[in-house]
Amino acid sequence: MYQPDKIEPKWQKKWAEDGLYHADIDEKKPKFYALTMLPYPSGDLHIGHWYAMTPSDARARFKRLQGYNVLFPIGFDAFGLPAENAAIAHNIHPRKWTYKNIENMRKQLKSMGAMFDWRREAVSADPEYYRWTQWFFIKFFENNLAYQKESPVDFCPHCNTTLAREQVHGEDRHCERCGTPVIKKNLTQWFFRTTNYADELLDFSGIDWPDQVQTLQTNWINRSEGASVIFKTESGDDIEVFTTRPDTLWGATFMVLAPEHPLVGKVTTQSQKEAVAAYQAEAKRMGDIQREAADREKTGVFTGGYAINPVNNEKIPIWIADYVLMSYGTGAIMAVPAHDERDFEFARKYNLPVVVVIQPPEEPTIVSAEMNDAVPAHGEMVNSGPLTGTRGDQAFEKAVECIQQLGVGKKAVNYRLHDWVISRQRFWGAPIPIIHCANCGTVPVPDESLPVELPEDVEWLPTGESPLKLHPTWRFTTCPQCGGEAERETDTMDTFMCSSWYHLRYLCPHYDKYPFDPKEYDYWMPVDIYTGGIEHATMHLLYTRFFHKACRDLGITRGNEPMLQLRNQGMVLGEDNEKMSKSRGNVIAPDDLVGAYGADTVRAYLMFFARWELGAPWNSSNIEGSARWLRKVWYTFLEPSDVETKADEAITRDLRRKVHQTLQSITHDYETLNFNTVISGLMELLNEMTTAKAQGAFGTDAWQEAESIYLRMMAPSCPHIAEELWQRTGHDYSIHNQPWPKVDVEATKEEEITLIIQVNGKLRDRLVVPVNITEEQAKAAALASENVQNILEGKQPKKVIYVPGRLVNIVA
RNA sequence: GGGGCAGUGGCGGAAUGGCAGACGCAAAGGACUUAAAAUCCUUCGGUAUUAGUACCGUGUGGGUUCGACUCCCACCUGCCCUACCA
Repeated sequence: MYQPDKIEPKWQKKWAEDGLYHADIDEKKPKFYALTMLPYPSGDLHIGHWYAMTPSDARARFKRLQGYNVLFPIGFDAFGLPAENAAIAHNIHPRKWTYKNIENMRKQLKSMGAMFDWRREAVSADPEYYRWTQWFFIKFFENNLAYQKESPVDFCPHCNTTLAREQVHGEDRHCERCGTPVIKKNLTQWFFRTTNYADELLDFSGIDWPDQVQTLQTNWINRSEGASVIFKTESGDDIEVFTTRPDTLWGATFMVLAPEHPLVGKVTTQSQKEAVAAYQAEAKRMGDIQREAADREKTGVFTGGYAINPVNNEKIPIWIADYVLMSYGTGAIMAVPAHDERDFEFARKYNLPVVVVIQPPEEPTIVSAEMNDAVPAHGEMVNSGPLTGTRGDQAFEKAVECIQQLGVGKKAVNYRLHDWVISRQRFWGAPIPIIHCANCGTVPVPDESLPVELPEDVEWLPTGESPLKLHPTWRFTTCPQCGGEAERETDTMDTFMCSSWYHLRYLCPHYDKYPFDPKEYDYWMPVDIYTGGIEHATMHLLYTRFFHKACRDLGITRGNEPMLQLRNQGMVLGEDNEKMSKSRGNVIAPDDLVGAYGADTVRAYLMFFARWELGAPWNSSNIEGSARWLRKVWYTFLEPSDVETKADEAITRDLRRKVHQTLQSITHDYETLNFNTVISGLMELLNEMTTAKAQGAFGTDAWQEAESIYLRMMAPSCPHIAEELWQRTGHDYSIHNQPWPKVDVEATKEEEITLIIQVNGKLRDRLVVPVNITEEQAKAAALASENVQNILEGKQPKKVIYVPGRLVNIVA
């Protein structure tokens, strides 16, 4: 009887004792670095982890059987907020909470039976790990890739921390963790110069990443080409704007500043002060709630100030409006109401002038007073001084030339991508290794003093401030340069910093001379396949690419990309077709499933029940099918047949054909990560084998071959039962060290084929014919078919199409 | 508003432009059993038909093609992402 609860722990123990999955440098073998996104140690492994990891494990195991030296490591992204929230709630040190969770999750991870090389486990909260996170920070700092700047940042008043832009969600701009609406706060923050690499990050050549991820990253970076133009104001200040349409400059009839723009105070006249201040206050309040909803009616207030349009010297009013965002471009725009919908809507509402500067030739002249929409985008330039008469496709360049000659602007590229804010006002993260000295300024902690360790004796005060700020001895130190009194930086690093390089730490988690052993790097990098959820497209996956490129330029890493191939799995939803969550009560616990069915069944079901990249809702009764399959494999292979063995040639030939055909398709399906058809292919082959067994094939050479190939095809997906059956059918330990079987192409060939006979594309007959039938014979046979004759009614066919080995289509 | 993904039986899903519904679940009937579990066999898209079989059928409407679930265009629905990006 198949008893997974007996065999699974047994083999897991044996594999661990033998170090079966230890991956060491072996120059004789081609390497394969298979990486799955490292989990956050929340305390409990959920079905989503299984869905991400076990098919990835199957793929890695498949590569191993194919003869690759496969590295498939695991670790924990162990810094972060939940630990700190637990600390505050239960008065327990985040380290204790985190490491207790890790211990539990290790046990759960081991129950998967995955081929993780546990010697290489890396935990980002270990001092021996974050010592190097700090080292990277210093390298970036020393090479002008890290800098400090006062900046308005999104701040969650509940979590009391700064959030990266992508951690702010939804229309109401709430914190991704606790849902509290975020506020803007001016703080001195540490930044990385990700925008230095914006253009390079748009280049995906040489990597095989899903189009969807490429699109998400491209949109996130949002490169736009245009011009920056300086507008002089009556108050004497210059206002810089970015525009993608410098050709419409002559149609700029007013300017709009974001309410937070630093020059608002300067340009506002005495009489407008009150109205402007009121609007700013309202924007600040709204901004946190619903200001950015695009379909809101536009609002704004005149500042009383005027600017000069630099190309035609027209005096144009300066307004403030919340549809202009401080976070994009320069926080100021030139408004061209005739040709921009947003500006048009605003101009009509506040009776601002609309000047048409684009007119398609051969169309009625556009009269601004009669316009209902901002149109058109392209045509011939009118009312545009020296540009008047210019064709639309030349206007951009000519306008840029013009503003350059006037010295009021130049061509410019703008990105939505911002520099990465990496500082967090929290305790449970890698401390930023900087010392602030009154004499020497910001001084990096010397290498020999790393890591800057987090203190153990900490306490959380209700103010929500980081305990590092309040710690009596940790914060105050001496300057490494002048020896004078100095203070440590109390901010810690964004955890995305830790996860930007963990694939390097896996190479040698205990190496103490460098973040990684160069020998290991040379052998294993780059990552050959990276698997994980798509939700990291604009965060982790962008950061890790930036990190790698920055390190490349510092001579630390090589090559342009860290991960050659990326594949994303879908999501397992609850049985109610909703996202799994504790509050909905639709959570499926993998531990329970393993207890009821065994890991192999859970693995098989997760691979079988949906296309991996799409995911699907969980179904409790469908898993019975996978359980039944494994039971059936068990007794089909082990229980002797009650039919006498007879090596009938037709039977063994059919069996071998099916075996090698299946091997062919399953090899392809593993390669392309079509796990569902891997399992269905195995089920189908088992059905064939059952038939063959009933016909007396059990015990024949062909049967032995089928068995041996079957188990090896099954081994990546269901490693325990495959190992057990491999042993019980008399093979040597371990199946996971066997070579992937070779397809016998001769055996896959059919002797007879079913020829499809169509008339006008409709199926009319099926003819079983020899595989080597000639075109003439096939056509003749088709025309001779009774069904065909009945339809043709004696008429001559217009045309007969023959697809060798497949069909004949008669066009009547 | 923009972008992406998806739409095939009661359900999850198969199908290099060439037999639609593989494989599995559920359901129904039967075998085995004192009974249950497990296992095995049969049926299982719709309509018509005693039957062979015929017709219809992959969200909707067009197109390309000898032939379309598959390619192209438009639309509808659902989900996800994004959102005044100057």
